[in-house]
Amino acid sequence: MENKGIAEEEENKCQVFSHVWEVLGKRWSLLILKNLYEKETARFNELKRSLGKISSTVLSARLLEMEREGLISKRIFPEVPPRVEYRVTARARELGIILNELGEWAVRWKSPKMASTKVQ
Amino acid sequence: MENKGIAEEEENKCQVFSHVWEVLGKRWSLLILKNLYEKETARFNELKRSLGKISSTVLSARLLEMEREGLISKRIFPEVPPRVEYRVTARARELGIILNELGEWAVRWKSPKMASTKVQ
DNA sequence: CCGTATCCTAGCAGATACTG
DNA sequence: CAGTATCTGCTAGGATACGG
Repeated sequence: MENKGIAEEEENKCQVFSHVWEVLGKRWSLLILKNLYEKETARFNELKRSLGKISSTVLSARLLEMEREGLISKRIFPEVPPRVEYRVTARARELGIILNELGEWAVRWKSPKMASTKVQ
Repeated sequence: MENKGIAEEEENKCQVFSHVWEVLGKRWSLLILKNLYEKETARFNELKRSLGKISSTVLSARLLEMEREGLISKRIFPEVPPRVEYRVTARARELGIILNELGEWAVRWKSPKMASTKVQ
């Protein structure tokens, strides 16, 4: 492991992070993860049903993106009719802990909703 | 404080969280926060310059959204030419700690980038 | 300097239809 | 069942111009 400058490492952290963020920030991503956290393992249409009104197209896209980010793993059973099982990875489970902290932070402050603008 | 069911509280946490998330997930939001964390206080065009190629329109919108979320506070000095200073609130500083954890999580795993699909 | 008002465009969500 | 292919509408974001 080379000796990187701290600034460079900070820069790197930011880049890598915003990369994942772009996926997580998209519509449905978090809801999909939430479902998988709870269910431990789920199939495509099962997921689709429990998500309400998401389309196959979008669900498929989100799953692929998150798989590429190493958040979801996929297991194909070569049967007829086809069976595919999705689950969260260890990486995603670690993320879940932090997301939970985020959730607690969010309610702890409960959006003040008042303007904080001050005129001097 | 009433006695809420845990499920209800969980539901609430999720709602409040996704609310903030909608703001944070938008383009530029995190970068703006990052700049303010470092600078402690910044003016509009100063911010605009250091962000690269953001437009006034968008910067203005992001700042307003985050102000409404209680993440940013604004101070107007009634001078000519006008001076306005932005800074992060205590709420945002707490958030910063968690975001930092997120950053560390992101590099710790460094997107594997390989397909995790397994055929059984 | 600090923004708002307009207009324009790309990209994404969603609907529908169809395959292995 | 588990997806792709294709099309459409919408809206976030960017460029530009202007006003307090």
